Amino acid sequence: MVKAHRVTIQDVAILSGLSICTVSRALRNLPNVSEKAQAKVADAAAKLGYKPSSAAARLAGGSTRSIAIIAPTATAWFFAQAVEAAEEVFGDSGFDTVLISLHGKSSVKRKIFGDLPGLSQRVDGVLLLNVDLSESEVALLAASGLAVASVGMTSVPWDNVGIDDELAAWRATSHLLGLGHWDLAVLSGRETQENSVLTASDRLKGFSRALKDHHLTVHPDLVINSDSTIDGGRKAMNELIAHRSLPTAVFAHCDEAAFGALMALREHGLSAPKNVSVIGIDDHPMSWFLGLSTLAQPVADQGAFAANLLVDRLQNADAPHEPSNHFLDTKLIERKTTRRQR
Amino acid sequence: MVKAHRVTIQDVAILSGLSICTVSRALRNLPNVSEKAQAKVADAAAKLGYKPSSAAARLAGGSTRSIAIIAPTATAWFFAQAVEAAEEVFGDSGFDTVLISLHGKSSVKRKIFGDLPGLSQRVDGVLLLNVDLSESEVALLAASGLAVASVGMTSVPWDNVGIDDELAAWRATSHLLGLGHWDLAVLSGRETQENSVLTASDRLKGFSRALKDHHLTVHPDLVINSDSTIDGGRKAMNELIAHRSLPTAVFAHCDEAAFGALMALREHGLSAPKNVSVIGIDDHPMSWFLGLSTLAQPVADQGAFAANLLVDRLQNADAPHEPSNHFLDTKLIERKTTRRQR
DNA sequence: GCCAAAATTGTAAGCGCTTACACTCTTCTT
DNA sequence: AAGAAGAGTGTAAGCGCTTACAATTTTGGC
Repeated sequence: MVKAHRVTIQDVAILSGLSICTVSRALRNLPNVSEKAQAKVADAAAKLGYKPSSAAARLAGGSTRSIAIIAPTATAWFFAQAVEAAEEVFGDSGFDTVLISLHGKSSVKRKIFGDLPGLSQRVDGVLLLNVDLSESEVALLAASGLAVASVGMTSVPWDNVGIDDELAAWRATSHLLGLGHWDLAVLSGRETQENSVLTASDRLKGFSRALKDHHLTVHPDLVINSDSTIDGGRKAMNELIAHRSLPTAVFAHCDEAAFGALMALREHGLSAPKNVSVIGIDDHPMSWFLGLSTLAQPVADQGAFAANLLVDRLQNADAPHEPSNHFLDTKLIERKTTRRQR
Repeated sequence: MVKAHRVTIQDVAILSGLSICTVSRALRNLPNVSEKAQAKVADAAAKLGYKPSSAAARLAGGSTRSIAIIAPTATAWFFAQAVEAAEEVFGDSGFDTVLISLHGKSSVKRKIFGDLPGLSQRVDGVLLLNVDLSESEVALLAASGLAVASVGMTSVPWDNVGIDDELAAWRATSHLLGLGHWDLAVLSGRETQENSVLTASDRLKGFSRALKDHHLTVHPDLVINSDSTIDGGRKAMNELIAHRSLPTAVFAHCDEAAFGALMALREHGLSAPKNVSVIGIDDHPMSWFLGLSTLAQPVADQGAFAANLLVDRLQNADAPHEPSNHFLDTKLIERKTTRRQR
């Protein structure tokens, strides 16, 4: 059996009758290559089925053609969606996706930020999903030479896409208010939770603003901290039920917490919207199933959008660039857990 | 500002007073290195904070220190779990995880198998999650030189871990039978679905065998094809309801299909277990919420186990190795959607 | 103690690519 | 029509590592 000789840039050079250097430039669409040469190279490369070696390219100072996605976890619905969408964009653009889950452990984050040069040696760019970064970490990343983009982060010196969390919360709350409810509780995100601090506090802000707009004030007893999980929502709702008379409506900071709330109600022989109206944010696929009213956010779109931004950035690395922040739209989906308060 | 010179193996060699070659061997724990040298190298490397360049290592014929995970999709609950668990194992062993989602598109698979050398240039190994492979694809992969392991596949010439699908289905069905049901329907997995053909057909086999064990026969009208999604289960259940009188119990090939079945029932003013007993397989987190009886399978464990097998294989590449197939245990979880038939 | 065999270490040649720089042609200027 | 400027191409020096193979040191048998 003949040893399968890898097709190298050299083979392409010989077949096309040009030098390795010219081939290299032609392949990367660099300037100063005549159209004739370009065509010959493209031809030869196609004929040989040439694929550049990313390792060699990287070693010589080129790109790795891979991008890291860093997420607090890969299992949560939101992240799984965003990761998949981003991965598709990267794949279509010829980038490999390196998945890095923080697994809720700060140790992983420390390891990454403790060796940013190591990371930048393996990938060209980083897509951050809702990662809570300290100021110094932001600075380190920005200075690392890596292209960066993110989803759901704010005040970062790179491209970001997300939803307007405050607005979303405001809308969800206003929906409740518009239905005639004035005794509202909120299942607010925990700051320590995997979702970024900002998301949680922005949503709480939106809730408060909506109340204020209706000349209502936020009663501290009706602000319950809740993890962004079913069980978190359940505990929070149980707490609410145990400690005082039920409000007429509850705004959960995310659908999964809302599910938990629904469950807690059921365990107490109560239900939505009969006893309490419940609304969440996300439009988790289960929400449809459960008839949960919610503010839908386009999750896959956020991942894909941010991924595209990052790819653009990588492909036009020399072009000047101002970090931009994009808000995608949220949409009220009225289902069966909210109704008019008589 | 001083140009940050990358710490190379050369620096370590100089500091330790040894040759580059010895350092390289010491770093990789190869034989023929004296303990003294080993210690000196370790010392110097630590002192300099040396991190090998994976690109250079790869180029020179070493390993890439990364592993690809190939999954039909990254969003489904099962895959997200398995991916996360495997990623953690890889990360702890110093491997990067390259995520490749097929997005349900055969084009991606074709691209990968059309350029296996390209893949093996970027990763040392591949972890396959429930990927439906043709015989020739299996052969290609096996011959690629890549280390391979998989989850949920059978008859493959590499390590595999999964559950005994037939047994799981048998158990779920037997539970229904044991409750006194004898008029059973099954929401069977589609062969075209993202889950591997084998999983679907094994589960159907388990269902049939359980019936046979009770001297019952499978009525074709009561075998409904269903996608492994909520909506798939819903459609299948609707079909069942539309076409004939309800059986007393339904075995859904996975929890998500069972959710859909529950939903369809509700839409017809019916419910489980009042009108029909329903059981699934998986123990999706929502199952607890919905009180769905199910056969729990350890998803994260499967991913982690297979990942460990793969890492072992990579770390003892020279050791002889027989492909092994591991079945993890499933467990009946009786909740509220199944009850004794009077 | 002496010599071969075994253990350890060093030398040097790449791996496939990028890039600074040198070189050869074309085009314009004036 | 001569020279400058520029476009296109080629030469060669690495990038940081692995790995034959050669050189050296150690070990052990007699």
